[in-house]
Amino acid sequence: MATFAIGDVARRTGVTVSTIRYYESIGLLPRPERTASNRRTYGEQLLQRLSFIRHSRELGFEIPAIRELLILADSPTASCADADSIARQRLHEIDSKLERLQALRAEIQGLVDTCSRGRVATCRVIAALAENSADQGREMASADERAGCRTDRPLGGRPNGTVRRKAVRR
Amino acid sequence: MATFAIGDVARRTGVTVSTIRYYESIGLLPRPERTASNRRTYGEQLLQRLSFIRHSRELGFEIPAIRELLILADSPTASCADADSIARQRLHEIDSKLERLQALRAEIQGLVDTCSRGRVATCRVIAALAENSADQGREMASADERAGCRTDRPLGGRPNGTVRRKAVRR
DNA sequence: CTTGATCCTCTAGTGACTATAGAATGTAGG
DNA sequence: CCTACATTCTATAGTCACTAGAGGATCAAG
Repeated sequence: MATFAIGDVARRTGVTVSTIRYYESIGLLPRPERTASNRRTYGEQLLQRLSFIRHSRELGFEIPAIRELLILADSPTASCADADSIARQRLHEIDSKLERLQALRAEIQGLVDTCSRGRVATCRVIAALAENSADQGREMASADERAGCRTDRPLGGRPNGTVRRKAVRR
Repeated sequence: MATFAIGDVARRTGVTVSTIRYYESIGLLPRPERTASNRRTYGEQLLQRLSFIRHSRELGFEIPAIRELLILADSPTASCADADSIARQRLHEIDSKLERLQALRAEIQGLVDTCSRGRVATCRVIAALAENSADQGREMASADERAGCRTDRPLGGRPNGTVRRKAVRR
């Protein structure tokens, strides 16, 4: 039975070292054994748990949901129905997300199609973005929220550019 | 020509008062006129600009992209090609997002379908989440990032629950 | 024995907001 | 006119899920 340093685990799972430590800090991963010099050592079991977490994140599960799943996974006598219902719920979220995205796609495609490449004054891309928001806007901002339609970042996303200016202009 | 208080604007556009002020603070909205008592007053034009921003956010544009679009929109003599290319780029992102989501959907659907509602020990939902991550994991975490495949929250999302404990357990 | 990679902890930063405190101002009813 | 309540103001801190960096210790290879 091999043991791994945190860097090995990172390479093997595709999760960064920082993220592994972060997961440990929020209690999603147990605190691992340490070497005499205080370095973390992981066994096969933790590799699996981390894979579980990573895969779940990839599938769009949020940390609280993963926490639930892990608790279930840790208690093999529990019913599977709970895990199933969590997955089902996620499925609904995905469907609603897909719908929104598809509508969105159609809309942008339409914009691009009709763009005449002329001046902005007549550009449909900008015109279409300016209109048709106020009409259905009224209450929708939080309707999304109510529908549980949360989108999430895909894992390790951070574009890294665009430094923030503190406003001030104009 | 009517003018609106910030609350009216919020109601009319579906953007919260806080968010409007936030947009102003990052320079996405211009600083509006103020009343004698220092309250913001907005005109029709700002309503439009905010609708533009909100609709763009709904379509998944990130703030830097919207900033670009707004600059274009503000200079009607500029070429439309830039706006078009921004929209096109976004289209690619959407397509990749759609693909991922569809794959994801299929995967979760598979899990749910085969769940036998027995004990967790034999539950496929948990088993499937544990496996099949380490194999394709190796480098993929940042591959997503390279593909420019950023997902984003839908507007005003914040689930508000689950208080953070500072780890410590186990 | 040095060099460079890896590891440690801790703190602060990211994007796009949201929430709260504490104060001032506006509006309606009595 | 007074009171009550709503709205607004600024400023600061918190959210999620991480990521980045400082400043130091330890490891493995040459």
